[in-house]
Amino acid sequence: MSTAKKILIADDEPDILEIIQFNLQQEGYEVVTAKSGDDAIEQAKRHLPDLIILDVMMPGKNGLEACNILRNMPAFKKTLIVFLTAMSDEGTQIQGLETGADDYLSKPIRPKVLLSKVNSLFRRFEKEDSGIITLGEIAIDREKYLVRHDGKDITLARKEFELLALLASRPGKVFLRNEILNQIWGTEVIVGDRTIDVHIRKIRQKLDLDCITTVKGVGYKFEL
Amino acid sequence: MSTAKKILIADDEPDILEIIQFNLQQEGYEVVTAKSGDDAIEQAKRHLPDLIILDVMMPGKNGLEACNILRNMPAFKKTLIVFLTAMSDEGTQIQGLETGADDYLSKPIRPKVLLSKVNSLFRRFEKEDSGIITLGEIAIDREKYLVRHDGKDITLARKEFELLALLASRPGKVFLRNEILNQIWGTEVIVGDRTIDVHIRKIRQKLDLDCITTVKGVGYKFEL
DNA sequence: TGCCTGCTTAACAATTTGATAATATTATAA
DNA sequence: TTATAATATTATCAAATTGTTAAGCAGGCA
Repeated sequence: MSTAKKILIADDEPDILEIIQFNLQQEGYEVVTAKSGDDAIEQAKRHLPDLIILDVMMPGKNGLEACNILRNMPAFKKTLIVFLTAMSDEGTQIQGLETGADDYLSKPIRPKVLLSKVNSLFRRFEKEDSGIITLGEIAIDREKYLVRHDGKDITLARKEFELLALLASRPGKVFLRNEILNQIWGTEVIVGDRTIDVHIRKIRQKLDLDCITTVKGVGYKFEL
Repeated sequence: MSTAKKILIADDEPDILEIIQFNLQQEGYEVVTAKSGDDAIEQAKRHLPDLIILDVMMPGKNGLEACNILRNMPAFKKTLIVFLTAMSDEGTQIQGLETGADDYLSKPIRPKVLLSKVNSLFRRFEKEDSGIITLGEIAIDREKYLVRHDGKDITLARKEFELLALLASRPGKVFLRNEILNQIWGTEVIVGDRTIDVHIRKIRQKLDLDCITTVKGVGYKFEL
């Protein structure tokens, strides 16, 4: 199932590239890298990523320039673009906003911060897309905190609901356990692995439909 | 969620114009811009926006003047108008209120603040829009602060009424506790969590109909 | 002033939820 | 096939959340 979100990272420092790549891959993202602004544009055109992380200072074209160019291409009008910057000065940030960045990450990078930011960016984006997810006989209504199945309204507890909503937000995609933990519990709270299982079980029980598939050694996915 | 809301922004600084425009467009709003007070009036007449954001200091006519002129035109009697101002002095704000502004935004602008303010403005507007809500055997009359249920008139205290009206303004939608606090008490007043419960209880008591459902860990919703 | 009403809070009860431990079961690789 | 790791299931308990009641306080009004 290659419904995984694709992320392009552009930075001229191989070390940073590798750290970010590793962490994002652990989380289940597909990662493409670039070593310069020009390279980033090249890779973006080829892979059409869902999110582009641009270092501001790079040889050749810098991040701001690359962003500008990308934003002027129809294909990247709505792509998430995030800057990676050591400078925390307002000037750069305003420049970034003008060119249409969606957020900032400041160096030095803390993997957990990076992950939670990336996750929340995607979440925010998806949330705004549509309030109700409908899949076959199941409808998940975020606003009403309700799941309808077969005409019946099913009430799930908060964690259960969030978990189901997460899985259903990308049907078919396998969510790694880490990914689930980060999205639902956040990076700060630490809970055991069995906890996820138990919640999954409760969901399966309440919806008597078998819509959550276990991928052993990997995670869970929502499927009709 | 059907048709995109139209927003007119008037500011003489292109940078600010662009930042706001970008962020609002990301949020799904349709955006029109103007570079002066006169331009704003011009664009307003042409596009009939749902919300007008006016910088107070602009060449030609300033924001206050523009607002005054607009408010005297029947088409803009009920349009939301917000001022953008670097000045936080009382004088300007009072002037603004006299000319009929609905709210203020102060520079420098933080995109997130802008967005949440704009969103909440529209929410408030929608809420106040409808005079009488009728749902099944319940009728809620905003003007008379009256609730009719089963032919009987029920008098609720102000807070009780506002709370019920808020919940009923979007039947089924779960209102988070924070949302309720913001809408009814505003962002400045701080009251304890039990306060909401107590009001909810009184409403449930007075209307002996069971129409408010608790969604534990989330909030409350109105349901028949 | 003194009474009434509405709003908020404190205190405690009742309820629900979420996490974990313990155990059973299943899938997978050797 | 068996050993092993991963997941499912179940029961239990602590923590979080809400319900309820009563009391205090402020403002309006006769």
